[in-house]
Amino acid sequence: MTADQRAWRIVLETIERDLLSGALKPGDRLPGERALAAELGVGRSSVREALRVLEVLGLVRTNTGSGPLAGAMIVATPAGGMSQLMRLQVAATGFPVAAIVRTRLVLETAVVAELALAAKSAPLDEAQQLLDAMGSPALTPAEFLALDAAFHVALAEASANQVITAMMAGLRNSIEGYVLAGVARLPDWASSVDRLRAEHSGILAAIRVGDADLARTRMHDHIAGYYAETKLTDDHVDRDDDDLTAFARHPRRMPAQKTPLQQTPPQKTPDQKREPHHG
Amino acid sequence: MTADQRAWRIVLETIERDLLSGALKPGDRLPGERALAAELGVGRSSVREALRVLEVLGLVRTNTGSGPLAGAMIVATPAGGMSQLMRLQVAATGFPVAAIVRTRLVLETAVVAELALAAKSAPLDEAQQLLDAMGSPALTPAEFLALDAAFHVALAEASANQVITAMMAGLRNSIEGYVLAGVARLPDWASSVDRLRAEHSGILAAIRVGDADLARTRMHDHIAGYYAETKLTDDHVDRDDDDLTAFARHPRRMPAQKTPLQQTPPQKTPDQKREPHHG
DNA sequence: GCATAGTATGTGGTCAGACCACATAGATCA
DNA sequence: TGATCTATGTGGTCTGACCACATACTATGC
Repeated sequence: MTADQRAWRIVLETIERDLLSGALKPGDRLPGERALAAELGVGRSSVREALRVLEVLGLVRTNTGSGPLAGAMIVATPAGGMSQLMRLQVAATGFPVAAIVRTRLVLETAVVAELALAAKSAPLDEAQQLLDAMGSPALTPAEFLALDAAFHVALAEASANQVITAMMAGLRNSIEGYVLAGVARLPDWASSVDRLRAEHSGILAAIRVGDADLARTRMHDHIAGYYAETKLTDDHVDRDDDDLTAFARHPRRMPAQKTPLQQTPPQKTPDQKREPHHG
Repeated sequence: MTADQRAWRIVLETIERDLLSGALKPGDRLPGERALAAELGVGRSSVREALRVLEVLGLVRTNTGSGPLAGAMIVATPAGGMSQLMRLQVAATGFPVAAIVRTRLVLETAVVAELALAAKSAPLDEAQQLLDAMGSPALTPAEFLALDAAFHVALAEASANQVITAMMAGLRNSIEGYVLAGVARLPDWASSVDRLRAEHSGILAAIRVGDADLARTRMHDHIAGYYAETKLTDDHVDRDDDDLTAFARHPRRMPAQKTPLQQTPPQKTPDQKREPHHG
């Protein structure tokens, strides 16, 4: 199970081992790709494949150039990787949108309940600020929804659970496009904004008074309400998920906007490469 | 935001676009790496970096050789990617074990409560079979814990929520080593096995009679009990997570068992490459 | 004619070497 | 002293070349 005989796995597992042992920790910089390749006895391209995985998973940040900022540095930003993973799984219909929404309900109601039980110590400042910012009347739907998403993530952060925070960021991110598309199905955006803001206030209020059940109920209604109102979760949901609010089922989308990948490319016109920046 | 100027991103986003449009779906096969590279105007190595990411994320499965099984095929197996992500984040201390446990509590109590509310229709056969299998007296701790993990995942699967199922598989997988290490701290393994089995039975029974609150409570005690008993979550938990059961804090582990990656490799002995299978 | 062995083809997996763009550090020059 | 200019080293990318593997085709023997 160690090497799996694939070179890039060797690199990945070496780095994981060093992370577990403490020899590598956030803030540290990895050796250069060439040095790493020589050290592990693999090719540089294999090292790069492993680094690419680590980058997407939110474990490494790379910078070009030279100096203290250059190179690959260990970080621990799971939200990005979680978002990427969920977004692609949604795209591949591995994650139906309905399942995403149900999971949001589970996580977010738990978060607000927990915050309510620790009402005095929970740092709600950021959530409050975001709520205030949402009061601006000049916001476009996209801007408002971005603040909305940040508000929900801020609540998770207040609960000081990195796992749930990352999950919520990923969940929200994965269906961002669908949420935005749902705006078009709202009967009246302006009134919806007012309602959403009021619901957010109500959630914060319930947390502040320490009423866990009330916070839980309000968060549930808040999330379920929006998806019901926008009739979201109709696309990509052709599975047997017992439904949240009786989701409708619609046919799929139209084909691609650009020529999709041919499974058997007819010929081999190398096209004009997109401005190759090298010799 | 489209191309990000990095070649492998172009590949990733092209595939994601085709997934969203339906031009690509699970079961389909991607064009060959060389064809894909020519088609997108990037190098083959960039295509490979993108494919590597997709593979780790559980979106493609690659096979060498020729014929209908060869090449890269679209799949949708999020559990693998979730496990990889969480395992590495735990290793990098981005995910403290305590946060993992708290998240398990949230997800699993929600799952059993939901199952209890749909007691008649919930397919508990697999969970029951695993529970029966756990009765075998000849099981090693590792075997027993593997069945235990499968039992919990089976409950999530019964809830028909792919997202939670993947999350739970990832959570459990990420701390597998810690759970196993906890066995050594148990006063009496045999009696613990009996207790765990009894708790599992109790959870299933509560689900079957449709008592959501009871199922929730029993699951909570089951999970929290094991971690309290094994005094797990002591390592890698040096953050400010408000605790679940008053976790102790210990110093870190010892250094690496193998020579860790040097941040500045002193020289450049290319070592003997591990049996390079090429010219 | 038919079964078998041998070969051609195409796949992912890997490596090596070469550039580029970028960013710093040090040397050079006004 | 100050600004500029030149190594030097980084990740990012491309190209071309092999290998191991698995199939599909073809020639060969009966």
